[in-house]
Amino acid sequence: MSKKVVVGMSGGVDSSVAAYLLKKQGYDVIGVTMQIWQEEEELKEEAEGGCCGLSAVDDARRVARALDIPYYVMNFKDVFKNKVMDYFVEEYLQGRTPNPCIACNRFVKWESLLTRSLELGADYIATGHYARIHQLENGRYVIQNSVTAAKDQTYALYNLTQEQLARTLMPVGDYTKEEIRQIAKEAGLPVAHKKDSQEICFIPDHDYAAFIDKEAGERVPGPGNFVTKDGMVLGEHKGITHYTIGQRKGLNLAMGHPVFVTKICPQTHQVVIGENEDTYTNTLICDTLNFMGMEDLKEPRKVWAKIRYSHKGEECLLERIGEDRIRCTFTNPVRAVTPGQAVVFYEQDYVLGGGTIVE
RNA sequence: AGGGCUAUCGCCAAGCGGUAAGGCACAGCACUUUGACUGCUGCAGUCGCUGGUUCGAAUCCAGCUAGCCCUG
Repeated sequence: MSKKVVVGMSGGVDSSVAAYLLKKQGYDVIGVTMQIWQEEEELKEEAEGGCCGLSAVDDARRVARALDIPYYVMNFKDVFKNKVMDYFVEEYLQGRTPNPCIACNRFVKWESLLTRSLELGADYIATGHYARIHQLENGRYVIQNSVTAAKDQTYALYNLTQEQLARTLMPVGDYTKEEIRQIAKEAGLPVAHKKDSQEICFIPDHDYAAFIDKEAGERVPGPGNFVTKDGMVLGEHKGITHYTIGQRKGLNLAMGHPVFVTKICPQTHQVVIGENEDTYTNTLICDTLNFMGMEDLKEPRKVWAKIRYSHKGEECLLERIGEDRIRCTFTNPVRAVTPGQAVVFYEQDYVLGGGTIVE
């Protein structure tokens, strides 16, 4: 009997091709679309605009039909609300800058979908990510760069567990984006030209500050002062949830030259402003660690690290400084180390592990 | 209300008789499975006001107004 795999289908090209490839490889494929934040009605609304646009569910269903595989819509709204949306809001209230995609991957796309899929009798889940899963000689499973570095999505996947990785397939990681589109076209999948998704999915208008206001209401910190590192007041700001480290735009500060946010102080509601040079540092500390390629960090170790999605990466030395705490010392200064963001460690082209930046 | 100085885009600021630089801010677009950064594009029909001189004025002259400084 062939292995059963549940493919998370967004209706886009990548996950559609993933399903197609697995089916071709002989798997018993089931298509699933995760309902995460939209209402049923909204899910039905056009996703591409215009009267004849197709929704994610319609697209995914069409593909499933074309591939002749079973298809279901699963409701993950509760877990998405708890683990992604609430987390997102709480982090901002604390003056940090969260990365919701990482939380979504770990807790929704993997934890929840995998659990539900195993209950259905599946052996694996699969997604359309541009990354590969590889088992090292030491037995550890790692996320490895897609063959196309241009579309690398490993950073957002650093937080997956060994158990999750052992039961995950990422067939799209063996191809480039162009090849995937080509395959979709040749296979006659009805989604070959959809635009890539982007932005925070549950805040379609990009106004994340307004979203936080709506969700947190009274708890949102009010206006405070922009200050220099010496404490000189430069003006008033709209509240710390509107800013992040390294930010330039939206400060409304005409200093004659560009200035940037260098620090956010939740206690005093102050947002510290400085020069571009002031945004660079050599060290950071992270916690909430997840180990992937390495089982643990006993000795200091030199690795490659990324401090944000699409960061080119920088060489750094890892040192354990606590039970769940690592200090990274970079060979060259990195710009805008931001609490709340993830730092991901690499060796060669695979993920060793990572953590959440605390300072 | 004696004298002096200054008034150019939201902020700073070029301009010195020939038909409004630039920086910052701001906006839009691009980039992007997060927030940012970055890049590109746009952004004064007008130079405090009213007159005058001139072929031609933000640039010269007069008056007015406002702000700053000094002296009272």
